Amino acid sequence: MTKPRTSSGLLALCFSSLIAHRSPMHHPRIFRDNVDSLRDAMRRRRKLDEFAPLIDRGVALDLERRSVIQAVEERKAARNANSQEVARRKKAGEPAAELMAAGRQLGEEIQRLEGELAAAEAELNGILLGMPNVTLADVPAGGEEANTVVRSWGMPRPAAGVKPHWEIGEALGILDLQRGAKISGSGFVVFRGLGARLTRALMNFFIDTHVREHGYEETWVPVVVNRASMIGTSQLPKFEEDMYALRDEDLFLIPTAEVPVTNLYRDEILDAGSLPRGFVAYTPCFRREAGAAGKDTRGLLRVHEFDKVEMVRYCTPEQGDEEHERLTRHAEILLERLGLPYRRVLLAAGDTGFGAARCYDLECWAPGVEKWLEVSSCSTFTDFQARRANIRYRPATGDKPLFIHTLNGSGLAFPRVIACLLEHYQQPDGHVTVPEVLRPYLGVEVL
RNA sequence: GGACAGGUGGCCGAGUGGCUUAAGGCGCACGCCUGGAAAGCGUGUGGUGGGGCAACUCACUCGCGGGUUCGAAUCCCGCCCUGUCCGCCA
Repeated sequence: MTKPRTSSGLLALCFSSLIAHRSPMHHPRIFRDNVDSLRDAMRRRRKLDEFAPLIDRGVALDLERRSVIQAVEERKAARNANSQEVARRKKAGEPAAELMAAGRQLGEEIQRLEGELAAAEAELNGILLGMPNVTLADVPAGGEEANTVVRSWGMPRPAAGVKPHWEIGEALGILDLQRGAKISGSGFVVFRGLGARLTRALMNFFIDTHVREHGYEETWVPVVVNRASMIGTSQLPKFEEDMYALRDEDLFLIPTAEVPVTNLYRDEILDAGSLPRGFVAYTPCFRREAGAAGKDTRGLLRVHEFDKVEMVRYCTPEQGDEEHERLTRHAEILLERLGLPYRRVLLAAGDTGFGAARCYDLECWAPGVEKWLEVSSCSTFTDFQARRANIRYRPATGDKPLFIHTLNGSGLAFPRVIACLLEHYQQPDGHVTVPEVLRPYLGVEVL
């Protein structure tokens, strides 16, 4: 049996179980077998300075862990044999006092060694959980400046005479930023009238397209999730300050439907025949945007709560690359149907999200603010999330289970799409033409 | 939130301190039988980690985590989840 080895399969980030439950952890083999490729991966992300000491520490911890495991298991085997003998003697009416004392001694040693083991594994797990995924070979090394536009579609509308979406929206009475701020705070938006109906229209158009034409299973999932789910998709432990959390329980508001949907099959083993498969979900998304104070604060560009339709795909390692392309096309098609000019950007390693191995951003032209707005982010996580969430598949009956690959992409995020629609389809009189595909959903041709 | 009752291997289901290193059944895989199939018979049947790194072997795994004990699926404590009833409620 040949185990598929993608570049991230190498990154044996293997902590799934530490997340919430029982078994100590899987195998930090990365620190045994592929330290060099791990260092190289961090270098490509421009993160080597940060992670080099942790990698060194991980190597030492892995050695320590294994030696303690051997010591513990040796004593456990001895204890098991000892207990068997105690049982035998008692049954035979022979004295067993000294064996019971020996067993007590072994028990104390086991307890001490297990303490050491737990400490080493906790530190090791912490390091592994905090280490980003290894990007794939075709991802350019470097930071944002190395991002690459790989394709584009449509003619960006010239900016001349186009108002920004917040002016259009408020003038049409479909957007109420003032009252959003009043009832919740800045970064919260109220849509009214046709604006509210536009949100509903986008939700239906997006989901209908993915379900009817792209073969996704429609899901409707909780927007409040537990810690294990947040670790599974790698929002935690590293980005806790970006998340909205409930005060009285260890629960979080989701920053994306990726979290509940990807975690659907956490701790399960799937049939190979069920792969690839896709799930789509509409949810609101909640982001504190803690590190983004002051950036893009106007209008709909960056808000704390927004709506999004998300696509999630499961597949085998072999299917990963083609599934990434497929997923990205599913998002692009929506923009083409909406008639919004966009470009696909392959993010450089340093700009690629923590858990992603390759990420395409889809950016839509907004002539009113004269910016390319990120309306979708389509990523493959290779087996990174699957390891954390312990989602596996069995290639064939009798085979050992392997980790699946997970992918996800927005299809699409509403506020920036709405901004682009308002600006791109703006008419001289301030009204906005509704694209054909939305008319059946909206019931009007002009906003 | 309160009171009961439960959580055992892919599924059902025994099992209240040591020949259970989880009985039995179903399912599944392979084999026998058959012209072929069913039935029948036989064999096997998970996951994780450690060592060899192949055969094999050791440890862990009966919701999760602690505790008692030479020894825990079995006893004790805490937590989670499920079911039923009550309360509350969109």
